[in-house]
Amino acid sequence: MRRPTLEAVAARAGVSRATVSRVVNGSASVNPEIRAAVLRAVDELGYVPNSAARSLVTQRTDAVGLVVSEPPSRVFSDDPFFSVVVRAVSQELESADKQVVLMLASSPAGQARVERYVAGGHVDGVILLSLHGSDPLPAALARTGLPVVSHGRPASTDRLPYGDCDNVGGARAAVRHLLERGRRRVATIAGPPDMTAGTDRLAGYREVLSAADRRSLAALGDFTRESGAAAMRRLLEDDPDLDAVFAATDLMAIGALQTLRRTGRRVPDDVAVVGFDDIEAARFTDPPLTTVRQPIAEVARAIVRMLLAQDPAHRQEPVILPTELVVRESS
Amino acid sequence: MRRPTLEAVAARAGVSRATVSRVVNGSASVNPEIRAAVLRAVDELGYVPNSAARSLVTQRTDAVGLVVSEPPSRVFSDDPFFSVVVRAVSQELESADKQVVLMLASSPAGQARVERYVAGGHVDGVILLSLHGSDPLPAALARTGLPVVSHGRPASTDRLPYGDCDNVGGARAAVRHLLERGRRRVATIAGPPDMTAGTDRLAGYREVLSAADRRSLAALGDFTRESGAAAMRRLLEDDPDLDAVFAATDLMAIGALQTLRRTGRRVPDDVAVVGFDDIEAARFTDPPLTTVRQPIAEVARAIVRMLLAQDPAHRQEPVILPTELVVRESS
DNA sequence: CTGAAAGCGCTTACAG
DNA sequence: CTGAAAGCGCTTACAG
Repeated sequence: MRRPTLEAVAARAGVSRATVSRVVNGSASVNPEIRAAVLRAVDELGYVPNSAARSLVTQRTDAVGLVVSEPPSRVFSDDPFFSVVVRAVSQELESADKQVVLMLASSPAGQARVERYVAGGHVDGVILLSLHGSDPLPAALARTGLPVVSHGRPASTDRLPYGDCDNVGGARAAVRHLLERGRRRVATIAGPPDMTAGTDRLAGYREVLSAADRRSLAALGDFTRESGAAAMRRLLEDDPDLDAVFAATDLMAIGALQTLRRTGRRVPDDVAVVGFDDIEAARFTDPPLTTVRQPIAEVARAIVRMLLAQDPAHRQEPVILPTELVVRESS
Repeated sequence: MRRPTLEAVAARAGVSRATVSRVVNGSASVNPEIRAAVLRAVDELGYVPNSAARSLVTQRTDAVGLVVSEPPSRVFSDDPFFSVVVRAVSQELESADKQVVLMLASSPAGQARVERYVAGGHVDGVILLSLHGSDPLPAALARTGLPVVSHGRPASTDRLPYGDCDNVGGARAAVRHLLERGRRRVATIAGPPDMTAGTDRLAGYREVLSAADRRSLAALGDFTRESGAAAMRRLLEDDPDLDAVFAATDLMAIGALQTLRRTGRRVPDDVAVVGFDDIEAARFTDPPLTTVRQPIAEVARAIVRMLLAQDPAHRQEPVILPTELVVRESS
């Protein structure tokens, strides 16, 4: 059951391979009758161009890699972040007639596989997602000479084009809001220290507090709900009188709400809570969550466009999209 | 920044392209000194074989497609099913030195893209996951002549090799258990009617009840927690006196627990609940969930082996793995 | 053990 | 507008 080749189509239609190629690739200059005959032969034979042969001559694959530096259990989890990015990236890429190849690379072995895959010419470009500080991929992929962009500011100083939201600004807005509402002891549940989304939001928090001459109180989480619940417990041990907490993600804020409820605190009466992301679930928590809305999908679409437009001639400036504070009942 | 070719490596090492190819592909019969010289050249140049060129001649890609017939929001959700399958399939495939290409295809457009991708020769075989009754992919992919297997029994009658757990038997065990505990009015929350995991579990439920001369009471869900909560509400409206429910997935059982709690029912005192899957969360519900353990990862590994071993000479028998009832406090 | 040569299935200047 | 021909970067019988 070997698949038919250009040659077979050409023979059937009684034309040369060059002509079949032109028809298949939509070249304008083909006699309408000949085109019709070729299309008929394509149809009858069920011809689909062999991508390997095409790539070999065009030096393109029309595929783009979306590489996520997280393990499956994190990517396929209740965190809607990945779903939103994958969906937005896919739509944008498909409308440009590119195939998306999703790869997870959270271990050195996985990273090596991705590097070989990319170096082997399987894709025309790469989108990096959820980069951690120590990730060797940006440097490794840069060596392939292919265009690479990152969703989220990379921790390393490589000048990798990227898109992100204004993490520092969003965190500032959240903390200012809490201070304006009269909160005096504002803690934070920070994200992983090896990710800029974690460190930038922590920086924004610290900045506003120190400008207001207040002390910081931080516990670390890993962006998951469970880690948020645990961090909240530690914060309450450190300072049982805290009256507000800013969590670096909604999921961690939801975990914090759980802990607060279990320790008998009322929200927002005793402790105000603000999250970050504005995931769908933020509207359905009890009470509904005040949060910093982050345009994840817009950033995704922007970096796809950066990737497709990449012109080695001039360096690409990062795209930073604004966030927006959404005030609900938890603060 | 064009990547180096075999030619360049050969020139640098002072040998023919054939020899470089042999070294790169690990052929035994190469003089150790020459091999060393070639490897040095490969290293110095950072040579990685061009996959398109290699595929063109070998007619292999060493890649396998994992095609999931669900939208991103479902695949990237709190349902651990996909994470478990992706992880198991990846491990098994990687240990056979194959690349996994994950593709979602939940719309006609997506299915068409997958079909073209596979027909274009990008993969050596395909694993189908979460097939729905009307899915055109099995038939379309069969036409490519490539090996195809399914995780889960396909609804259509195509003789597609597949692996699954014993859905009917698992459901039977769950319902028998409820009857043995003295439950008299056993309802069920069934899965989607266009998926065999839904219909087979419903069939097992019905079988046991009618053998015991009891009436069935079913409400449909779509495997998600939300749908389980809603289905439970409908069941209670239909029969406020039911004293047990078998849900076709743990997530739906968890949704049912919510509804039961909200309507003031005690579990298991008033209503016993049994799920299906034994996901991690089943141990942490309140009360811990009795459920039918399903070997999702084992099935995944089995079908990968079926795919890799596929010999067109003889039809492959399905692999059906047993389930196991895990009794906890909800029943 | 090694090399010269054919060929995988396409695209694309180049002629006509 | 169409075709003959070169060539993309590999692998693999076939000689030697």
